[in-house]
Amino acid sequence: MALVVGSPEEVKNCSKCGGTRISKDTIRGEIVCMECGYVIEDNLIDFSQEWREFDGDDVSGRRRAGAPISLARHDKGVSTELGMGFSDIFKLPPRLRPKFLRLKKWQQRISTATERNLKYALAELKRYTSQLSLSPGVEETSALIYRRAVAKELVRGRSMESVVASALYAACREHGTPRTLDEIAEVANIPKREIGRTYRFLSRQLGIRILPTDPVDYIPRFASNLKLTGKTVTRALEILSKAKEMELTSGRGPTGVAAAVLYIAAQLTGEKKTQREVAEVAGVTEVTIRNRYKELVKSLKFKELEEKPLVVSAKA
DNA sequence: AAGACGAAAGTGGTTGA
DNA sequence: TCAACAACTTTCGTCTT
Repeated sequence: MALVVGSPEEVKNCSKCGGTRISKDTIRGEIVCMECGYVIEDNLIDFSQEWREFDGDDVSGRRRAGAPISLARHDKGVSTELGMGFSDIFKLPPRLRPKFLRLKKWQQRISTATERNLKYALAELKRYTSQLSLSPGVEETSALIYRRAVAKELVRGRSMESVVASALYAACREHGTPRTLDEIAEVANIPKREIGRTYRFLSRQLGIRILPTDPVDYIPRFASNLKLTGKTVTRALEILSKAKEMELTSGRGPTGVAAAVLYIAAQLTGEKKTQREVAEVAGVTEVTIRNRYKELVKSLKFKELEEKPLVVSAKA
C-alpha cells in the first residue's frame, strides 16, 4: 500500500489505540504510534526539499520540475511537437500558416526517419534489461552505445535487434555485471553467434575497451542463483584469486572458471551442489566444470592442503 | 538410481601464412 | 582464403555412492 503523504501532520491519532504520540520515521518511511507501536502508515514518500530557499534567486535557480533527462528515451524525455492536430496551427494568423505547416511536415519527416527507429530500439532495450533485471545504469549505457552506433551508421547491414543486444552486452561488461551471450541471446531471440559478431564489430568501430571478462564478476550472481551462503562465496573468491596467481584462468572461459570455483567452494563448506546444478546456472557443461576442477585441484592442492582439508571427493 | 568421471568426436571462433 | 589450433560441447560407457 504505497501511500503519498505530504506532511506528517495529516496523521494525528493512532488508528488503533487513538493515541496522540505519533512518530514519523523518515529513514524507514513509516508513521508509528509511540504508545502501542502500531505502524499507521508505511512506504511514505519524502516530498520535502533537500535545499533551503533564502531569496528569490535561490527559488528560481534551484526549483526544478519534470522528469530527469534520460538517454534511454528516444527523445531523452523532452520533446515538443508542433501544432498537435490541425487546430493549433489554424489559430495562427493566416500569414504564418504556410510556414508552420512546413515546419510540422519536416518535423514529421525527421521523426519517421530516425526517431521511430530509435524509439523501437529503445523499447526493445527496455524489454531486455527488465527481463534480465539489469540496473537503469546499464540501460543508460546501452542506450548511449546504441546512439553512437547509429551516429556512425554502423547499423546498416545488421539487424537493429542485434545491435541493441550487442550494446547491452557491452554495457553489462562495462558495469562489471556481465551477462553471458547465451542469456542475452535468449531474451533477444537472436543467435548467440550473431550477437558476438556484432559486438566485436561495434567494440572495434567505437573503440570500446575489450578487456576479457573477469570470473569474479560472475561469482555473486551464480552463487545467488544456487542459493549458496556468503561463506561459500568468500571461499570461492579466495580460491579464485589463488587460481589467478597461478595463471590457471587465462585463456579459459570465465564462466567455466567461475562455475568450477563455486563447485569446489560448495564442496568445502559442505553445501554440496551437483555438477549438473552448477553447470546449469553458469551455462556451461559438466565436462567443462570437471576439466577446470581437475586443473584447479591439481595445482592448488599443496598450497591449500596445509591450511584446510582441501581435496574433496578424492577421499576414496 | 543418481551423480561423477573420462574418452572420443564434433563445433564455432581465432590466428597466422 | 585456408589450415591448424585451443576451448568447449555432445554423447556415451563406466565407476562410485
